Amino acid sequence: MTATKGPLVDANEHNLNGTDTSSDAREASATRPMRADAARNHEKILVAAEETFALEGVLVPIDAIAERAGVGIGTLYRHFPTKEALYEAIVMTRVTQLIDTARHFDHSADPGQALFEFLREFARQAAEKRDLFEALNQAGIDVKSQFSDLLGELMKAVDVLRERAVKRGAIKDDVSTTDILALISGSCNAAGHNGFDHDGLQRLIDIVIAGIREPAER
Amino acid sequence: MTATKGPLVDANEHNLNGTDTSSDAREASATRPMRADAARNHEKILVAAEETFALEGVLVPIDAIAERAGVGIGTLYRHFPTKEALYEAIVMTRVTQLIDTARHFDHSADPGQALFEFLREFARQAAEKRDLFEALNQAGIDVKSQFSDLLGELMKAVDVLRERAVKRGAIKDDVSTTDILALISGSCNAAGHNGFDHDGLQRLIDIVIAGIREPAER
Amino acid sequence: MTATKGPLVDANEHNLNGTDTSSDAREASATRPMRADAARNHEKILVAAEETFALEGVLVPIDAIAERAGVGIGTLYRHFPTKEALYEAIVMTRVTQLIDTARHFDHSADPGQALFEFLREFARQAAEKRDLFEALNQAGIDVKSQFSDLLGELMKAVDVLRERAVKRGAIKDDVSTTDILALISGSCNAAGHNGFDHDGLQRLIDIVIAGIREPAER
Amino acid sequence: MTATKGPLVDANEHNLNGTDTSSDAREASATRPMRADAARNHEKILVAAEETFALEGVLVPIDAIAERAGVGIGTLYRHFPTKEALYEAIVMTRVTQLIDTARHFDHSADPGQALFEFLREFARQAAEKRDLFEALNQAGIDVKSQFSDLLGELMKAVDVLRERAVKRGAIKDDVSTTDILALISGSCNAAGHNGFDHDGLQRLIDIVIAGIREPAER
DNA sequence: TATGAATGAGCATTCATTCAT
DNA sequence: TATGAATGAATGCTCATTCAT
Repeated sequence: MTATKGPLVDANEHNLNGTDTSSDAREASATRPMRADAARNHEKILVAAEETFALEGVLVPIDAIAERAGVGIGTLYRHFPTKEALYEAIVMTRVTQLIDTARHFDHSADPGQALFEFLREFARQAAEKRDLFEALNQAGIDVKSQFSDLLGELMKAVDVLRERAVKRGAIKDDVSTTDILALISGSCNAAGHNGFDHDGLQRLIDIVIAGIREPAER
Repeated sequence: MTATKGPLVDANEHNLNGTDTSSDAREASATRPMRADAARNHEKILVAAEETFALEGVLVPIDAIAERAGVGIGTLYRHFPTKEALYEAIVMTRVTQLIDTARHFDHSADPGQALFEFLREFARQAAEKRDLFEALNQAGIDVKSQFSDLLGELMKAVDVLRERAVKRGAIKDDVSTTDILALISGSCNAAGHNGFDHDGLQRLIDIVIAGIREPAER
Repeated sequence: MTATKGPLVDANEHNLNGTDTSSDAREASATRPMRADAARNHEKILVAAEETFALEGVLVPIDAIAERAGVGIGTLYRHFPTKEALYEAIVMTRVTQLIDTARHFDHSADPGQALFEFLREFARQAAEKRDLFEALNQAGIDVKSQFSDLLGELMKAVDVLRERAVKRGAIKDDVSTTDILALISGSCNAAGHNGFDHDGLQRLIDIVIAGIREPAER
Repeated sequence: MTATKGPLVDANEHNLNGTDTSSDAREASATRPMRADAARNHEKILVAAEETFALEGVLVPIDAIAERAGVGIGTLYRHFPTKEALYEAIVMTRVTQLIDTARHFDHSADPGQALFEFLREFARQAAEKRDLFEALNQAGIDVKSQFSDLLGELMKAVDVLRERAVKRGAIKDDVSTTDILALISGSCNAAGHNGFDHDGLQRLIDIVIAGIREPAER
């Protein structure tokens, strides 16, 4: 992974299926490798979409994305058959990263800290792309399909962290993973809307963490 | 509690400026008295808009609101010069109710409980009209203008509750009102998107409350 | 039927349902009578669509029709929810007229002449709007739905004529109504494409008539 | 009968100008000899276009043809500068076959039967490729240019048959070749649109034949 | 030369807002 | 004043054609 390693995603990793994102799987794909310029455009589009969605919301006309990417609309549509598809691609990338992050904390020595660190990292990532997570929560575009699979996976990954933390008595046992994720993403959202900076958001997260902590543990 | 009573909004409360909204204030207004039927339409529109926005989201075509209200589009536009204006009117009504609610707890004996009860009530109201608060958080429609004044007022009212709670040592002193409101509204939002029922939302709120509590106080 | 009696259709008769097209049913309709200007536009659109489709084919952009009608696109869409709907409306009007024509010959004294005259009249009508019938035959737009009902009715009406003609020995008994209609509409089509004038088309029709005549009867 | 044999078209016949299409003419052409693989592609495209047009109609995106042909779009465009050109090429092939067929009947002993058999064969060929002839009749694509020369040639070839039939008193003398072709192609068209099978179409053709026959001759 | 990626004009349709009745 | 018809800019998307690889 050299040349294509861009800000967010690289072209070949587009159809992530949640499994095996290992670095060299790419070459073995049945589809041919994608021409260099096409790959470049693919990424330009992804980057532009990310920025544009984040800046203007999901409702932004797709032309704006094409323009920002410096490609024609046709090109954009060649890479993503639908506005929704483009949107999904971005969100899925984001969620995939989150899953990776969660798994990264799996074997940490201190389960409590592992969970808390993960939540902070979650917020950090979401903050960078804040309005995207906002959009994620909206019905304007139907983000169900394959996406929910990925979301399920995220849930599972986080649940592992949560269970370990519960076992160690680090957090209350009556707080579900869904609750946690709802609070964190809600916080990210709110932070985004209210112009919170990074520290502000982390303050929110800390409150949430304090809220789920096992009182005894303090 | 006056805030939760009544159909949804009543016409009187529409052009609230934070002061007296007694029933006959309308007649005394500097602006023309507004004929009885006009007043009736005004209210019908408000009610319909509320329901429709809540049901269908902000993106719903304005015609749908007119239809639900049983008035022509022209009439709707006579009362609200803009879709945005109508939307603002509704949100402002809602916020006004919230301000009332906050003030209602002002003189409660137990400042800690007062704040917590207020937050729960906040969530309750927001849950009922969840999609509205969701929309509130969006950039799709610009809800700034006059609205921010009202929001400032809400902030002040809540801040009163917070300060009293801090003074009594009920909550941490490093949590700002903005933080609190962000967390609560973020929770409401998240709850709305994830299909949480009333109890689910209250569980979230309880976590937030636990998070802002002064540890010693438990 | 005074003011609205235009070239082709009048506004109120739009949603023909194949039954009772009697002249005064209109006033009794549940829907209100349609404002004068709206009715005028409705007809202008219908006329323009007719001309435009005939001139340019079904593929013509709908804007062209709106422009020719002298109305905004929005207006066109207010009257017909879909390009297809507009197209159907026109064709259905045409077919309805044909059905009327067929029924008109029902009780004619000479069944053979009745059928033949009807076929000539069919061709005459189709020739006036020739390219429409061409379009009618195309798959570009799906003209199935309610339309086929009407087509079935036309079939029935023509079949009455055909059966009477067969009984009198005026035409061969092994020629179906479908065959006849196919030949006539095929002729109209071909005439249209090849720049045949009215007489040219009638020459074609006469050949077809000769072809279905009972040899003995000559 | 050479016209109906072979896959569909063969590359040789493409740039027919009404003369010698013997197999090695290609090499002798004034234009560059065309490399073997290029010739192969040329034919693949023609075959694919024929099938695709017949299957999907003229509106089919040109990419579909390239795909079916197993070549890139660029290649397709190298061989045919325009969608229209490709379409014309196919129709011309078809018409050329028809001309061959007509000439084949030139010296038949019974001129009446010769004409009738030709018409039946015409219908047979058109039925096989029905959507093509349908398309032929449309204004969507302008099939005039060089094409009309070929059509003129067809006219002449059929006129020979007609004149001989007239001389023998087999058909009426007031029926023009244009009339005949219009009726036949109109019938093919109508048959195509109405789901007639081969027999159904032949029934139509027989009616037309009966219509142009000299009454006495029966 | 073959390929298929890039392009962008063009199309059907929606919806906030204005205006004639 | 109430009505709803008229308006047209804006949007997502397609597809013939061009051009870099």
